[in-house]
Amino acid sequence: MSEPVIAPAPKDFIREIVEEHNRTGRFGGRVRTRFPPEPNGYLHIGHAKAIAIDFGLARDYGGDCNLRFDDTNPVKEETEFVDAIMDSIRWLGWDWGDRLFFASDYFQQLYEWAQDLIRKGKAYVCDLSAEQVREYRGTLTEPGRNSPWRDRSVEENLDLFARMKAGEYPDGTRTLRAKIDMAHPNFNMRDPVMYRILHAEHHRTGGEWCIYPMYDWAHGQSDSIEGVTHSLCDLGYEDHRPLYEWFCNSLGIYCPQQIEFARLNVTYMILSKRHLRRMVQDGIVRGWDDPRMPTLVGMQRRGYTPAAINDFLERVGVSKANTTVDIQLLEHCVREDLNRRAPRVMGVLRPLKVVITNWPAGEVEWVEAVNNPEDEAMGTRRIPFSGELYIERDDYREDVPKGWFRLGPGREVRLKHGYYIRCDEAVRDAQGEVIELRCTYDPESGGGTTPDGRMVKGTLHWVSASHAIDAEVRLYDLLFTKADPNDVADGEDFTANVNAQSLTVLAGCKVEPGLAEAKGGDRFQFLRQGYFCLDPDSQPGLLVFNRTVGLKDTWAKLQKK
RNA sequence: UCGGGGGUCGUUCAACGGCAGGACAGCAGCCUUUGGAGCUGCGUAUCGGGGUUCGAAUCCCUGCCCCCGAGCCA
Repeated sequence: MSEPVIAPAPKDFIREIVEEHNRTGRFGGRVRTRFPPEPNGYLHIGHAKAIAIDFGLARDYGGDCNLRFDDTNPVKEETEFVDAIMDSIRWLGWDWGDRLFFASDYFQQLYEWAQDLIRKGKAYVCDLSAEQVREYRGTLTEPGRNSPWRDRSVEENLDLFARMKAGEYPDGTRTLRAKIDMAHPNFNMRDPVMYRILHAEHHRTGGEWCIYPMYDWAHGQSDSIEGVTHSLCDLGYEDHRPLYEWFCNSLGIYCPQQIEFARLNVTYMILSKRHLRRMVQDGIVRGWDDPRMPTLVGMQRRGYTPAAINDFLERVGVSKANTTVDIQLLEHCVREDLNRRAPRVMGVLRPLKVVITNWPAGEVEWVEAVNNPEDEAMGTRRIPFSGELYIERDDYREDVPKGWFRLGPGREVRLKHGYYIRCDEAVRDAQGEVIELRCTYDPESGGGTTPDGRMVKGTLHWVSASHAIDAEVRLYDLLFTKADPNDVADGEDFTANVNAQSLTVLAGCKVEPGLAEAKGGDRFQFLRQGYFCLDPDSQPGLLVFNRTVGLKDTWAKLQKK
């Protein structure tokens, strides 16, 4: 697979099963998986887990993984989503080669197979309304009743089914159903609907069809056609496995092995396409790629890397237990990755001017600064030091509490990569607000120390006033819900539980001149403040602050509430 | 109530009849030319009750708890 290189995943229960199959020769040692998204939204980190499992398994066992869009419900699906999904999978580092498929490619085959089932007396056209079907289905404890249309002749069924396809009937008036067992304890086996009538434009087949296959009637057969060996899906499909197998076996076609695993849940994170779509539709966020969104495109804009996400997924592991992972694990992975690879730069969010009174007038010294103290290979950069600088407003206090090592009246600090400065005087405006600090520097403190071995405990970041570029910094908090994401209900209550408003724009920030040459999407670590990402879609100088990753204790505080 | 699936530190994943371990979180300390980093240290977790066994998280019986399932969604 393409970079980043992802190490083989540790053994999990799925791999045990695959190895057992390899030992017994069930699939002749072959492994073929598939990732089958419905193109009705953007991918989020929950999908990334399925992707890592599907593609990772194939890679580690010398097989391959197909990308197949499960596009059997035209009213929800769009080409925009198809493209976005492919982009996100590639971004994560996976490659499906030339094995791109669509369930809609199989509509004709599925139709013919349905006719086979009718001829075998295993499917029938049912005239019951949706409501009636529900009534006939029975309940958890009571068996269902047979549809009055269950025993039509093969000829009549074939004829009616052909007319359904021909568009002779309105939506919802008839269905094709599998004839299984209305008393089966598993609802999926109580004569499930195979086709519904839907006069709708499909994003790929247009108006060619007016009957569309249901998930159960399409999925297993699609897997079978593609020669999939292991069809991995989430726990929600456990009850569907008997039907999956019933269809393949009734058709007499090759039957893959369906294996279910637990989907990913993360504390505070909304991982439901239905809810995320609503966030977008209602304008609560700016789009699927809003940095607050838990979508992969959103995380990409936040500055999360594929490597960090894949690392997270690997640490989460795979099991059948229904669990919720602490969001702090994700953020640890992102922080660890970014700390290693993000170049450091300096910038001040709320500038306070510093004038160095003994600095030679008009002189500029270009000092050398390491880009990443943990990785020499990242090199150095030259940054301008001059007689007028900006420091962080928070780095100066009149009342210096115990343990305060930063600037205060008469205090001396080190400027990162620069010199020691001592604060001589604070200039105030009419309101008494400090607007400027007048300081003196020690010319002998260039290397960060002085010949007399004087110790300063504080080190501040800064930028040269005349060289700094203006930046707008946007502070985003990850979209989160205070409620258990699984309890988030539909309706008004939902948005009330979401912190979607947490976008803060800080104008007038000053950053190092070198940032102007950076490309959108580049990640930086601002000293002390955390991680920033140049917004790929905006003008240079616009920075997205990855607040939850930069501020480690955000979630910890939340948890204490 | 019927069917399916789960139950191991706070969280998550291991251990597959042989000393219950890792990661994250947390706590304590150290360190630092800012890194919310790093280093060091800290652990009474096998749902309960029986049974088999020299030995059980693991096998058997039994009870309890949790999740999913009654779309012409996927």
